[in-house]
Amino acid sequence: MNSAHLAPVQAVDATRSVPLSKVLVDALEGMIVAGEMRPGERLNEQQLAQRFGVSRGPIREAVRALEGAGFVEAVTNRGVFVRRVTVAEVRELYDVRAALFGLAGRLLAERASEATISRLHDLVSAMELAAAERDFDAYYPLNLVFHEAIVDGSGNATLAAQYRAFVKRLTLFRARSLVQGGGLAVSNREHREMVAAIAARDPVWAQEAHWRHVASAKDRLLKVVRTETHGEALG
Amino acid sequence: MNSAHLAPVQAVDATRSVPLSKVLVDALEGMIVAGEMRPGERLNEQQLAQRFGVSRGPIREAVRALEGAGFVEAVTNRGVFVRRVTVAEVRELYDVRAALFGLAGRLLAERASEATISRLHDLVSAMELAAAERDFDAYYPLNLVFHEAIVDGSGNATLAAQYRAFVKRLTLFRARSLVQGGGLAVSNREHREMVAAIAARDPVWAQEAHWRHVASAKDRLLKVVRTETHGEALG
DNA sequence: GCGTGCAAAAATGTCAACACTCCTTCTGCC
DNA sequence: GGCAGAAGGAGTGTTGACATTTTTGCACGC
Repeated sequence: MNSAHLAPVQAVDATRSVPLSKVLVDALEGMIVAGEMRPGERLNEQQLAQRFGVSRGPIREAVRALEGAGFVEAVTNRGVFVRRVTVAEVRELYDVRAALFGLAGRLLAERASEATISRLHDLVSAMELAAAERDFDAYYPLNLVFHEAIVDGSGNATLAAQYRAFVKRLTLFRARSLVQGGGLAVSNREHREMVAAIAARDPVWAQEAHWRHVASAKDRLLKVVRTETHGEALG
Repeated sequence: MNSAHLAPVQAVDATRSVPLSKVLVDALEGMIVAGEMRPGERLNEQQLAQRFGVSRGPIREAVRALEGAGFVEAVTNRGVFVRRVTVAEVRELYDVRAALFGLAGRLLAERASEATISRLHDLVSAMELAAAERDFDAYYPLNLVFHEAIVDGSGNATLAAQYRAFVKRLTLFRARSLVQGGGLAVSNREHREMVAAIAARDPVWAQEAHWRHVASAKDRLLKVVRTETHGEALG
């Protein structure tokens, strides 16, 4: 990485009872997701160790965890690099995400409580209001909460964890800013249908609606990317 | 772990160019999947280091990777333990696996080559023959190859990797031996339908057929487990 | 006999140093 | 002037040792 965009030696909290490697996983993941370290950039163990005020051991352990999560790629004797996510991989990630989100919708339709359904209703209404007023700053966090409520409400912790992992991996795609803000009206129509399917206790309809919601987000993103880059791979 | 079922100091291949931590990930994962280390058992770093003839550093790195993959669980200052997979988690894993496999079927129906379809046909025929003769030793590897061909043929490497990870995680469930060998005739009827849906180029049908195949395997396993254990959690 | 508390042993968390590999750069030769 | 090869530096791979925490075993007291 460039030492240019690095704060001047900010030691990580030395609070014991939580190992440094765990703290470092969050710290490094945060740096990557926030774009502080860009795709293709190398993670210099010595620099990172000095920056966080630790030795290389915990850094290496944290990096192994990040490797398994798909955030970085290790090359023997060369170092670890922030993964480059190509357009092809974005398509793959969205497809898997669609399948997972579809499952969440299906499970939710089978076992959602009335309170959950009413909460989802409220969130969609709030989002519609924000969208009508073009208030993106209000819309975005609501959208996030809405999706979190769905995967958490599915009652399948494994699914929720996997879904979150894939969403995070998608943030590695540098063109991610292109998609947000687009198609708010379309999104909300889809949100309405999703909640309707859940409220109707129709698992198949719910799965299909949730699946399509992600698929249409994929289509919107790919369409923008294609017109801007003519299909070439970018990281 | 008990030193009882450990071979007397078997050093890991010292071939460089591939880091010890990578080799150890495979070695440890193999030990866990093979049941050499049982759920709940602790992975003693010093013992493992001595056993493989390496220091604790690479062992710890490998363990971090296994933790992310869901094979072990680390407790601060206490050690890492082979994960216990409860019946509830098995249900979760199967549901996610069903979603992933359904996606594989859908993608395959959209883009499978004629050669792939004909290969799947042949595999199903071979499995039917093996099932008719009650030849489990022949059936099992064919079944494995069949499922591998489907996830690989989907053209989605991310999906294939995730699917394999979930299958491996399911092997942590100690009652796994209960399911195999059961319902061969049912399985083959499902296999036939899956291939038929792919050959018909019907993504929705294929997805549904592939989904149901996993769901029915889940039901068979849970039914056996429930009658044997009356629903209590087991690792 | 049983529970409490202390001490020793074991195991994990972390660090600093060494070994080897890869890349850069400089030098010498054609 | 350009290219091949060697020397140097930078960085990863690995190790052994130290510090702290947890566990275990035992003695003591109730």
